[in-house]
Amino acid sequence: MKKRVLISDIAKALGISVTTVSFILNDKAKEKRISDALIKRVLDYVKKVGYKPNQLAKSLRTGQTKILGLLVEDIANPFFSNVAKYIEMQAYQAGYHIIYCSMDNDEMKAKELIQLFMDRQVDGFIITPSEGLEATIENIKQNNTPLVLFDRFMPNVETNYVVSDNKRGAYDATKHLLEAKNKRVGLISLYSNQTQMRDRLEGYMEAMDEFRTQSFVKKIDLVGTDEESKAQILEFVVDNNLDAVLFATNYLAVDGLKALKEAKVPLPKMVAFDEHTLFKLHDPSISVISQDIEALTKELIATLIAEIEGKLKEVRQLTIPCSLIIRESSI
Amino acid sequence: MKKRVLISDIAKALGISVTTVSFILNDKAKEKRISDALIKRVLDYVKKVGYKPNQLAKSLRTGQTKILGLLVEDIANPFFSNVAKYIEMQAYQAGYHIIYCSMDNDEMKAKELIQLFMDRQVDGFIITPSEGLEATIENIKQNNTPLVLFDRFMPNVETNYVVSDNKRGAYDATKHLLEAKNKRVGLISLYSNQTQMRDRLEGYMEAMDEFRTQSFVKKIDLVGTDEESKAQILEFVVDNNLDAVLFATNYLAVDGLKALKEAKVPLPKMVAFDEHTLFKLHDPSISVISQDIEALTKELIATLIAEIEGKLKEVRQLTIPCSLIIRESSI
DNA sequence: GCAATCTACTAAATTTATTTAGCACATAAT
DNA sequence: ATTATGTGCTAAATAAATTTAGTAGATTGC
Repeated sequence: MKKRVLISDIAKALGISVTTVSFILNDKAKEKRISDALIKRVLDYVKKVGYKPNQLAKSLRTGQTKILGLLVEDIANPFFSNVAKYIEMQAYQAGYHIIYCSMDNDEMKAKELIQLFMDRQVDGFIITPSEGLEATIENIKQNNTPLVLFDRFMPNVETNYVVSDNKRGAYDATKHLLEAKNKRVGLISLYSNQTQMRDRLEGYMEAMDEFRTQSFVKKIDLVGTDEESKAQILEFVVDNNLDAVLFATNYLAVDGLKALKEAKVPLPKMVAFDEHTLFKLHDPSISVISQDIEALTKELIATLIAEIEGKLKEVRQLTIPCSLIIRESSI
Repeated sequence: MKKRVLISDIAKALGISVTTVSFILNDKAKEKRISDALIKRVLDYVKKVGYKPNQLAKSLRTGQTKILGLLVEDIANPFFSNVAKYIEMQAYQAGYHIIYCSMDNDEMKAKELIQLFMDRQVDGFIITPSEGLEATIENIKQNNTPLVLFDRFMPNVETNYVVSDNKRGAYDATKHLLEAKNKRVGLISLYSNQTQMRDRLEGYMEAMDEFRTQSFVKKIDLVGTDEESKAQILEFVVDNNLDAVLFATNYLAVDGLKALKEAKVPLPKMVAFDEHTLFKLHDPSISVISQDIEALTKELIATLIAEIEGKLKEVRQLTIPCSLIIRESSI
């Protein structure tokens, strides 16, 4: 195991001070009027011995870790794992790394993890906030730690966020189902006050109202088992004799498909929120409201890094359009 | 923004030295014969002011970052995102955090990322090694950085690894297909020398040989497009008039299902490696060889942490059984 | 001719912890 | 009476960088 090269080794080898080497390596050479000859000599030597500054020492001194904390509901959910992939790619481009964790809708765990990440002095947070986290988010703000909310936001906390246009997405999907002459169109959502769920409900309602049609809304318990969820969806669809259903999340749609398949009930027309590998392949293939993960994550990282670098003058709150992808299940 | 409490603030407030506080906080009080009364006084005060040591300073001094580097093929693949979830949970229990990235079968990117993680002084690596990484892995070993390979290993590099019993899994699945009187049973795998692929081929071959049956093996190019992959699978299945197919990965199976669906070719009997949300719901539901992700990740983290803490006396190489889950597609 | 400014650097402080070496006093052993 | 050991703590070194404040000599201004 060969010893790491230190900045002091370089200074000693070239007969100059550590300070000078540091200035040159941190692009302060011009400002400090260091001669071009010396700059070249240092840079060449640094390349030759392959010197890399110790990130820990650098972070301790500057207070910047170049690490971002990613807290999502569940990293195993295909939507979030896709997000995680793109976020990592975008962050890497900008010289940042990601530490992540799943919060599993567990308020205590979420609080603890945010605190742990703060103790680790992450440069910024990317969070899909679950309910009850207002105070914790407020705490991050108080601490002046840069922060972007994602997928949903908190109306009572003024923060950056990047979300999809859920209302428009739900409106378009519902309208699409109504225009196809479906009479009884239901919405299956969650008992959740999160903004994305409220917006999806609003979009559904707006389309239903426009068509002067009775609405059917069933909410499912977030904390219930898959079996409970399936039973409730089945009952809702069958008892109301629905022609079409809009599912507010991909896993609700998956539960619905399972329940209807097991009960051998013919599938109503349907559209689901968020892609899922299953949907393209299912028979019939499932229409979806697809979020533009690449655009979302790009804006997300750009916003976060702008705030970290102090280039963000005011709170940035972005809404990215989503697109309705029509497949067999809705025609 | 209130100022962080430092260890020196505590020492000052209690009129003792920083050293003493450090000893007490790092469980060296007994060894250093510090009086019980003082221990209590310090601990109480620390709790009262909510002091948390600065991780960066601690890491700089001790050389331990309590961060593990996770490098997988593709974090968006449901198998790996599930792995990522369990790994994070297990690591969190042990006081570690995870930084991750996807290597996307890109040798250059992988090397660069491993170097970056080394520069960040991660305490250990969890890697699903792609081909051409022998030298890099060897380099990690030279550096004495703890390391566990996962999902596949490198026969020419003596390292810890935790993998599934791929050979047995493939053998069981193939035997199952043969016992169901399928005559022409094919294997669709990848052009890859990775051990998991070789073992799956071996398991298939062993069962085929046992039944004295001709084998049909098609390998797909790792770097090809989805469309190429689909075309080749379709051709292989149709031209050979196969009764049954074993797919060596979940995404090959997904490609196969897409290809056959689009071509309106009736589905042969099939089994796929690795779970996928799609498989339970597909019509027919797809039989799989399921890897025990919880057991794999548990052993993985236990091994890595044992090595980090110097408790591992010799290389640990584990093979975890997988289980054949029979669904509609194979009966 | 002397102060002011510029040039090209450097010594020392700083960041926040852990760890080594050792001090001063008390008691026990020879 | 002297040496050895134990007790309870601390000063200073250390980890590896960045940053502040400043210096010695050269040049310019009036």
